[in-house]
Amino acid sequence: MTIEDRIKKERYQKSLLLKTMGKNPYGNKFKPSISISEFKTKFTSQQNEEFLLLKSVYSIAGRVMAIRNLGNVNFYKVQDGTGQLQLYINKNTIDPTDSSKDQLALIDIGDFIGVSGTPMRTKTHELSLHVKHLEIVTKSLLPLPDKWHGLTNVEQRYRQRYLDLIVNEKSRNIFKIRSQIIREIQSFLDTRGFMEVETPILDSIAGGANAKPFKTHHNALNEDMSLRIATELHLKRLVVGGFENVYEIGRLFRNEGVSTKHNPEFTTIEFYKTYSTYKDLMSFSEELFRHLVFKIHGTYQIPYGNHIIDFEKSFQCSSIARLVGEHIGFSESEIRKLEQTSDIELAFNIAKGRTVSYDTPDLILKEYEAIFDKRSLALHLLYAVFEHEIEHKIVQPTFLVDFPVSVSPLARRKDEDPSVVERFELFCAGMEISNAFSELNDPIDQRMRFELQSKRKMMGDKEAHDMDEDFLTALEIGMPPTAGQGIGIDRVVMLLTNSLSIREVILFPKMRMK
RNA sequence: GGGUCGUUAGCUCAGCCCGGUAGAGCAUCGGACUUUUAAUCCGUUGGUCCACGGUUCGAAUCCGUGACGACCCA
Repeated sequence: MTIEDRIKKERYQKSLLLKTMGKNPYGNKFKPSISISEFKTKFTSQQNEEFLLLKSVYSIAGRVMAIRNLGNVNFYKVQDGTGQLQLYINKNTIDPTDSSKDQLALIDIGDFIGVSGTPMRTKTHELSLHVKHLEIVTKSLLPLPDKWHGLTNVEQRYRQRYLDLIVNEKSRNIFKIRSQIIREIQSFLDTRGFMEVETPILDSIAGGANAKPFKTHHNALNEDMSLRIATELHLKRLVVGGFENVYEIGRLFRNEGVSTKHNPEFTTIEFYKTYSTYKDLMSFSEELFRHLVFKIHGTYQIPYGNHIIDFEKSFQCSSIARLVGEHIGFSESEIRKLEQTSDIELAFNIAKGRTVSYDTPDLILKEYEAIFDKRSLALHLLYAVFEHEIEHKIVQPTFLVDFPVSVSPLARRKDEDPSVVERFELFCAGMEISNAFSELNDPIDQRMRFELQSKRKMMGDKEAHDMDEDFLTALEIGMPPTAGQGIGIDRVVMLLTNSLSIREVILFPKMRMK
């Protein structure tokens, strides 16, 4: 018999004993009159003499986290959803007319108990509840993790998140902040005239991004389906339908690798704003991020890893070509030339050896040369360099602009430079936080872009877009000029909670089946 | 996909280099203790040493394969 089995048995015996006393070890009648944090706030400044005058009785419910027995005097730590409170239980002052004293003997760490009594301070001035009545509300059968070290095994923390949440305040806080962040984003957008909507997660065509979808099947309809990889195309349909400012916060699913920055299901917000451009969204995002950072931290400078990230200054903005030029030590005039370049050979030579694998530049040329112009290709090569060597080094909030049309099938081209789209990505703490563009609303151009994607798909690119005829029909009906932005909520939560792994900010991250 | 590290009691960890009865603290259980703060003190229980295979008289320890995880790289 393992120790776990033994403890379970012993505790089960106690629950049987409770039953013979006429008490339900899983009863549901107890009602606390006050939460622990309310209790603490209420009596934060009172001293013992004042408590004597008050003579008020409060009842509190929570999980027993620690027990210190000193003969007749017992100190308990109980925890509810709002905090921890010390209970002072004296066997001589507890009510002898009910079963409190008998139940006291049956309490284990981990049990939920309900108590009532009066506020007091101990010798060391800790606010406590002087318990008169006590009952076991829910019997716990299994022991909690080590009271001092807590639960540090990362794997177990994720697999048994309930244990992590019970014993690690830091984890509880991350998820409280996560909730707060989502609420703040909602209220930020709501007060600016946006409407929150929900669009399908089960999709016949997974579009709106370049990613491998999860496949599933609807039995009754005998239809293959995918889980969505973006909310983009549905939200734009709603703009066509006349909902001018909409947003959706929801789960996306991408059938790709897992890492400290990627979970197969993750949460984004996408919002769409009519009669706006990506430039408008830059200032809009700055405002949104500043608002969020200040609401959570009360300041604009926040720690992340070894860095302090400053959201107060206006965000930097740089073209892909400029960052690459700076990275390889170009002069200002060379950088300006590079920003305007259509020189594939130049870009190829820069990219060679500076991308994820040595033949990436060759592959880019091979796969895109037939379908895109020289300027797009040159910028595409530079973008590959950015992704590999520069992206992870960007610490302070930075807008990246001047994306080639070849990596942006849903974004509007620049009027004065049609190889480039009106798009930005926001980078911070080495992560892509957000992606936004002026939406492509020209149905002819959009059809062409989809056709290019289809070609790529036929060439074996599993992440290429599918043709979405209904979306094209929507654009033919007409979508007003619109800008749209997506923000990775998990990464924002990482940023604002100084979490270095996405699994720290997802309650139940994907773990391999054991 | 590659590399490094890890997996031993419910939890946190020693032990492994150099093979010879499985260890500590917390938790549990029993006892002492009327203001503790990781309470203290005395006693006690508890193990598929991740799995499988190999070497060996003998494997937690050495070797191999696999599973799961962490970190780094791609």
